Amino acid sequence: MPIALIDCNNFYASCEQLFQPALLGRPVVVLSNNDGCVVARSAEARALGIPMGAPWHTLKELARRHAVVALSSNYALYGDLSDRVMRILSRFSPCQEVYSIDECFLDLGGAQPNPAACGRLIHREIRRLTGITVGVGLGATKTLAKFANHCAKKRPEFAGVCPLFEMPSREADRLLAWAPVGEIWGVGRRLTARLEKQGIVTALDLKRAAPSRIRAAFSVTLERTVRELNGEACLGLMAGPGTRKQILSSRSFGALISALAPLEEAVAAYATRAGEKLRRQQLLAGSIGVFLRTNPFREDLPQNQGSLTLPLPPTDDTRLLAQTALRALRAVYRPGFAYQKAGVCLTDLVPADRRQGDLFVDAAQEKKSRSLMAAMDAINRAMGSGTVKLLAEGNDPRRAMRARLRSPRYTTRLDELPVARTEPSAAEQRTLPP
DNA sequence: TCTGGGGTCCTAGGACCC
DNA sequence: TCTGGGGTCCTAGGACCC
Repeated sequence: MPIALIDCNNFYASCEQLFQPALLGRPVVVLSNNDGCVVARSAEARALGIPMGAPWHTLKELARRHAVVALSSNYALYGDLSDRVMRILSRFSPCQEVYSIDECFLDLGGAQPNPAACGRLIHREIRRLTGITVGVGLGATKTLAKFANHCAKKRPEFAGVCPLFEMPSREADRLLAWAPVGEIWGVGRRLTARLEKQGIVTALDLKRAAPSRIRAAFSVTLERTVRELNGEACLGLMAGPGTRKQILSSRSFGALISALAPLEEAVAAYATRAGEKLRRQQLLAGSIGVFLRTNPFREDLPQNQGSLTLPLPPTDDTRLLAQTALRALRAVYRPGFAYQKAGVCLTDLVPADRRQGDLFVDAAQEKKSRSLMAAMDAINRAMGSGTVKLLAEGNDPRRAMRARLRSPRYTTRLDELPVARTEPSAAEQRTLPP
């Protein structure tokens, strides 16, 4: 009863190359918000040694020498292509957990008589229908499926599909002995260092460690990882999106901000965005937190950070969210610091239809609030986000995100559709998605 | 000049209760 | 000299993920 982990290769970079075939075969990187860090690389960019997460400004020289193409991230495009991929994958199993924008787990037990053949079919069909290449890992548990996916991508003999679950255990152990322990899902940088000190260096070492010892020396989380590596399922598949526990909206500013007034505008804007997310998911927030901090990389400047969480009557009204967020901000703000980032975090979320009744809430007011929010959301959906907004948000251009290198939103905006020339090239015809 | 944004889970320790 | 035992809840911080 294997679990499959399907993961798109170089997803953001692949999406860009799909619509700009001229980028195929070239080093391409996609940058985070504000064009700050590298968050995706084409195979060619990876081959140049550009690390994931590297600050873009430290790579400019290298990029110039090798004609690296840098693009701002285009989440409208990636999100839409992700939806297409996930929809196709859902046809292969009734049990799908969409784990992130570019990967999902499928339970291939039961429904699929031959999971390995199914994995190969998935690999072919996703490429045929979307132009995106995926890696497929098949393992007895989620952790093993993740590991199999890693093998599928890194080891050419698998050609993108690694059926770890049906391999003889000696062969599977050989693969585990080849992989450093840090490649295992759930083992990050810190744990790797601590594990290595105890002589646990490869994934196989971790598999063979005694769960009780791992639990005592580390945590139950890592103990579960050990058990999963031995084929004991500890992590279930979570079909459906699950209920959020927090909603966060934050941004680094385009320039450092010291005065309270522009910070207030930023926080009001973040509260607005958080409120929109909240209503889209039909939730109410029971508390709201605000944090702000200076730039930790600027060792020449005095550092400060603060945060405060305030309770709310469960609400999704942007006006109340913003007012409360501003109260919190004023309590934590300290003059004399150059702030670089602020954010708003909604917690104690409850489903909107399961709210505890409140004797002292004015029902008429609440109805008006709901209508107002629904109208704002409808206008902003139809006419562009920010068409109606709170006066408190202001209009400070320093807050605008840097995204100078964004490609068109080819698939989600009528005015940005890719336009076929009279004679589309064969390459373009091949790569255009359905 | 320039270093992302959005999440989850677990643990330790303090406050508080009887 | 000497200061219990058992429990819950909350928060901050650390670790991880993409």
